[in-house]
Amino acid sequence: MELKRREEDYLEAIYEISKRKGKARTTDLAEYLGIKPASVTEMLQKLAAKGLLEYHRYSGVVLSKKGEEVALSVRERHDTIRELLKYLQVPPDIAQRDACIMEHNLSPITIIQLKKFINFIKNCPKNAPIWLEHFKKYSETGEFDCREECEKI
Amino acid sequence: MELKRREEDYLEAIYEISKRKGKARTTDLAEYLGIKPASVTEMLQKLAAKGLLEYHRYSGVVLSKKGEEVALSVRERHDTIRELLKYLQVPPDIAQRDACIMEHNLSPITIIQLKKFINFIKNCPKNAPIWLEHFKKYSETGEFDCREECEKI
DNA sequence: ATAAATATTTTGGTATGCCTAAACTTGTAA
DNA sequence: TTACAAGTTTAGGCATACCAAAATATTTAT
Repeated sequence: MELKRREEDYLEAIYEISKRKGKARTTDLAEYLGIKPASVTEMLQKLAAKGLLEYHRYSGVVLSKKGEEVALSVRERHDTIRELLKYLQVPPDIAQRDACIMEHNLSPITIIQLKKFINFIKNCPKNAPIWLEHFKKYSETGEFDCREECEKI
Repeated sequence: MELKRREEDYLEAIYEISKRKGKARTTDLAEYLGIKPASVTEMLQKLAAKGLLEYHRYSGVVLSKKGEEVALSVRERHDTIRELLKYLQVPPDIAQRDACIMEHNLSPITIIQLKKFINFIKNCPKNAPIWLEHFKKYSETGEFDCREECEKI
């Protein structure tokens, strides 16, 4: 079953709220997603019909196994993107927001490449690669700080 | 006036088609966007009402100055993202597709950072930075190819 | 010039995802 | 324990963006 991006948003929100409160209630979700409770109820009923969560009127909701799997995979994509943006010196709050936008429809291949790039940075034998430092400086000042070293490499 | 992502898609499509044919016709757009002509007509009328293009029934459409400005700015964002993905070793066709998805809602700050990163790569004194070569190899083989050099830097 | 083919628009309908207002539950405090 | 406040759901509506089918306009071929 092919999930819509908004459905993924809800599942991710439910996951995050449940992590703290055990279950997610209509009002929590409405606040988290910046919409009205009535709209939340409607979507929860749809997601329940698809077997992605347990819904009983007037109680909160809890993700099903399937729903949780989806939520986790969305969150992983989200974190991947956010981490990339972090390395590209995007301020954390903006990286967070933009990761939300990108997390849904990117090709799995793109996500894999983003991950590889992150791992390349993190696991490089010299573990904070010098070129990343150089990029940070370039991003702030517009100046290349690596003239001599670059000649050598 | 705040434009919707779908409106931006149409303007971009019209721009691309006009570039080749002088103007964009309903059927061209329907094909380009993968939807039916009836839907195109509807949207063209909306965009005309917003002053983004010239619409006369049964002729094609041509972007207004304002419409062209929007199209160019969308295309620039698109190209920026596509270029980044290229450096991250995402295959060209997938980079193209995913740039279409991301081009709309990213924060201007994120776009600026992506551009800086691209310029950092392109304008580095040593103009194909060695670390990018190393990433390419890492992306293909999973192995770091830079052990000794990294020690030195 | 006119009929046939092609292109475009109009009309009426669908799904998504949101809203407000009203109705209904639930929990709590008097 | 009952009444009220807070939370939730239902009902009716709206905007977007699509579709199919029917109506209309344009182009092309004879």
